[in-house]
Amino acid sequence: MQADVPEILRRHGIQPSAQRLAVADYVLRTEDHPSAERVFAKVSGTLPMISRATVYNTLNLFVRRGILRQLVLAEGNVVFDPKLEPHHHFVDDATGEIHDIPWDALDVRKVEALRGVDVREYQVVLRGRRSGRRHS
Amino acid sequence: MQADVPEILRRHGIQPSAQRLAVADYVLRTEDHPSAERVFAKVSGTLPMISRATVYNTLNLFVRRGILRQLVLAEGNVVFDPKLEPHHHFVDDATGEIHDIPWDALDVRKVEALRGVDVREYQVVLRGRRSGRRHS
DNA sequence: GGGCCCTTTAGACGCTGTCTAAATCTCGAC
DNA sequence: GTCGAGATTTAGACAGCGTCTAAAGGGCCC
Repeated sequence: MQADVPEILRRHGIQPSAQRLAVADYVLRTEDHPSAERVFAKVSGTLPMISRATVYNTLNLFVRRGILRQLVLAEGNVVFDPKLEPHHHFVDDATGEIHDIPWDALDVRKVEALRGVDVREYQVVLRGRRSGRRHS
Repeated sequence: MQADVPEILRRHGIQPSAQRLAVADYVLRTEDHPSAERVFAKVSGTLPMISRATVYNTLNLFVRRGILRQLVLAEGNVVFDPKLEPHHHFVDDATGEIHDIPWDALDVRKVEALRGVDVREYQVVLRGRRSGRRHS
């Protein structure tokens, strides 16, 4: 469960509005990695008059305020991820679907030893096919 | 140094043409990670009549034939990489520039242990700032 | 030269995302 | 409750990147 959505917005200095709540209700709860167009389509279902510009502005605002992350993993596919903790991503070659890989499922070493760079964040991006077995 | 470019194309079943050679000459030799538009701009310098469609078609052809890789690391920025060996990438937050990180500079473990996925390839994507010191 | 197929071209088109100017809403001050 | 300033939303125009299309061009074998 999560703190209620209006409270989350206020805590991040975002004035709640019907439109922002509708966007937040979808995008903060989904397990998917939706594109802006997908968010627009979904939110239009509950708030038919909302405009594309508002959805884009709202998503960008959420990213700036740090309640959403933006991922660019595949061509022409900017996608939003409400899961803020570090984790890795697996991209299904066949469908383009993005699946989360828990941080501890992989072990990345020597990042601190890199010279010449000051790493703010990193993740492993894996590509391939899903097999029958479940994620570890 | 590399085998001569017409030979590389033929070896990959690509009929050489003036346009394809001009694109290959630039994109297979560069150390950068150029976008299609950048390739178009560069090649237009030596072959002014070349059309955008040809550059895009040629780059896509090279990717399909496996002499180039396509990277999507940052928003609105599909980029091509002639370096085929596995390596990681560092994205400079300030400039958006992409720098290669040698495969052995990092150590990623437990990829084989992942359940439910059949990994074809993976890489670490790092983001941050460049610091004074050089890459290791 | 003639014919065939591959390649290239210019421009139209489509999609994603941003911008603009006007309309609407919110909320505190009165 | 009313007012007004500032924030928010809206529709549509616009911009950039990439693809598609139909026609033109080129290479090569007969």
